Amino acid sequence: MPELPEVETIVRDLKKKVLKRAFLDVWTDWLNMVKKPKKFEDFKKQIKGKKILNAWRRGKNILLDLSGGKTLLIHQKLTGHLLLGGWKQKRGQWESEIKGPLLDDPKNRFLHLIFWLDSGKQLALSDLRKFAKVELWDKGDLKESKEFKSLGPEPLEKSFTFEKFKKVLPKKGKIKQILMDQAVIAGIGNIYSDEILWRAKVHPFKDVSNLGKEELKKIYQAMKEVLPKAIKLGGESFSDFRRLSGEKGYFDKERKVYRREGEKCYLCQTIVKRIKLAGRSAHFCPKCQKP
DNA sequence: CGATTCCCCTGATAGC
DNA sequence: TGCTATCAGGGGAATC
Repeated sequence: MPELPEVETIVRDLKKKVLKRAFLDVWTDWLNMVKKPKKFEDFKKQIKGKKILNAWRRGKNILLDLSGGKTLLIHQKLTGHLLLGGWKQKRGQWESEIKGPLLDDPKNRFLHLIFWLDSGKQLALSDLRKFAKVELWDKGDLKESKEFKSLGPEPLEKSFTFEKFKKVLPKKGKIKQILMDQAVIAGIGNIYSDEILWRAKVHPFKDVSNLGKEELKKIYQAMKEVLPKAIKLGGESFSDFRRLSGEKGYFDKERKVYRREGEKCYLCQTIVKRIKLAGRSAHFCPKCQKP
């Protein structure tokens, strides 16, 4: 499940591998993947020949600035991830041209969108659930777009101080839900909200109006600590996420509660609980994180 | 207007 | 064995 650290990992990989490359062609077997422009033929026409000038991230969005003033937006949603490799089509099946484990991994096999680059490589989007979205924007329009303007601040920016954090928080609401709200802070999802709250020793259901300054400070510090650590480790390793090379990240070393239901808390040995919250799972230690 | 539900998808798993 | 029901989950739209 790509969140800020996973998207940042992919963007850094892209910066190393595809800058200054041009798109020769693009293929899909899932017309709904590209949402803008609506007709895939139009998308293909507009993307052909464009050069990748820059790669950046905003929240959980991957952005590629292209020649001609366009920006390609890719949101991986739950199970999408970009892969760089070489493939060819044989009897309707995609087969790897390169040796290696890239396509041996079942999570890498759901290729629904493939860009041919002038480097001789293919940039492919694998997405089991088909929730990912791809959009081609005029750069200016994107910055003015409703979706972009409604995104909250980037938690890792230096300007995101503790004062700013307190200021953007709503007056009420469950803290986990608030941390995952992209309009409040951009980039945090289910994994990292659980991990942040465990480190801060705050119950995920606790209302923000009942949080003291010390608790808020701990949440802020945990956020500033966990996210960079996860980036350093190349993202999570237990879900569908893979980096550009097809490899997993190593966040498992640091994972404390997410998907650890029924296992022991690393601090107090209490059994980690999972509770549903607005259709999402919240994992927490009932002893360390009191309501 | 804020909060909740639905919907987009399909592999994995449980139940019969 | 094989079928069907349930679930996961980001985010936007529809609905309460």
